[in-house]
Amino acid sequence: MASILDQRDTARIGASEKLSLSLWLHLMKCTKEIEAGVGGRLRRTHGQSLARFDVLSQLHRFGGDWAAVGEISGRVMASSGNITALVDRMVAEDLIERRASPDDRRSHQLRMTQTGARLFHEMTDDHARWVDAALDGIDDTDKARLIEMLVKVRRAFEATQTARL
Amino acid sequence: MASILDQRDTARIGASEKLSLSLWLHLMKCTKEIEAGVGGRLRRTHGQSLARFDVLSQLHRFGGDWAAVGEISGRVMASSGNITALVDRMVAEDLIERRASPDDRRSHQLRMTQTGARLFHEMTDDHARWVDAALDGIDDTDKARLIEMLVKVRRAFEATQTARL
DNA sequence: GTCATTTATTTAACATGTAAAATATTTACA
DNA sequence: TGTAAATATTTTACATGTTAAATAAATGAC
Repeated sequence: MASILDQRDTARIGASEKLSLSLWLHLMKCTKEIEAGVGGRLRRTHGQSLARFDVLSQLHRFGGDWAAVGEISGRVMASSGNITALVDRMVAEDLIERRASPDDRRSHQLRMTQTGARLFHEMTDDHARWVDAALDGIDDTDKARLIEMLVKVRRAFEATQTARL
Repeated sequence: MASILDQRDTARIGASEKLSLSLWLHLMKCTKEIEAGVGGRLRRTHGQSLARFDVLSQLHRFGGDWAAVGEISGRVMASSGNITALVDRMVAEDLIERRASPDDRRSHQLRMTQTGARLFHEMTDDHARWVDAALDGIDDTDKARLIEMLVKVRRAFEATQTARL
């Protein structure tokens, strides 16, 4: 999704739209490049995808307790649509375990296994290092300012989304 | 990939890594949310994915001429790995056409069909409008500043990547 | 208490992403 | 020329993302 539109394709649209489009393209390129870089290393080094790492991260927040599938899928990027398949594969690899919820018979719960926890801790350190290395060259002030603006963008976007409902 | 790590998971790592991690998470969340919003509308309205729109956009830059598969796959996010399958589906829907290159017998070439061009133009307008609407609430100064910083981040990242080779 | 609605998850069907190996052709060079 | 290396793309096999429909149980209104 690197470069959906280029300048000359935007001849018919207004200046505001051009600027927005440009911002969006830069956002995508930047994110996807870093994602590919970090994700690739995660895969090569630990044989896991970012999606799996994300699931483990969320489970980690529950500190060993069982967590409902919905609590995990809601916080993770992987659309809840196929969280089942992802979980299946992770269960097969003994990274997590699944059981029916004792409270709510509609619900299933997940928990990290020891193997999963061990792998997660290894990945966490590398992950943090790689991301930090990827952003080497940006000073802390700029990072903080960028974060601030990204939050603003996200809030603005969410406002336009809910406005339409 | 919404929220790989949260603050408390980062107890062991340094302040620099924390800030970098936070920036990366915000980058991802922001991008993925807008991507899902715009991509969803593109799919619902025109029945096409962002990947397909991207392919059409790149072909559009060749203005009706044939373009080598590699020239397109190199500019598009879709990993060249499966550009073949994507192209197959788009050919089947009569959005693009494919032929063997007359110059280089290893190479194949692509071109938009009339149907593809028509669809592309419809999508382009909507796409620009949606992105602009998504970023409504951010003023132009901030947009420009954000773009500048994203370019900086990308350059910094690319520098660390090539440095390792 | 029963029934329609909501909630939680799975299933199914398919599109797309990723990596590695396979194929074919061109290019460079000994 | 002949041959190794580089290039362009496809094939294969699988992981992941997306949507809609199906299933099951809990909830709330009556």
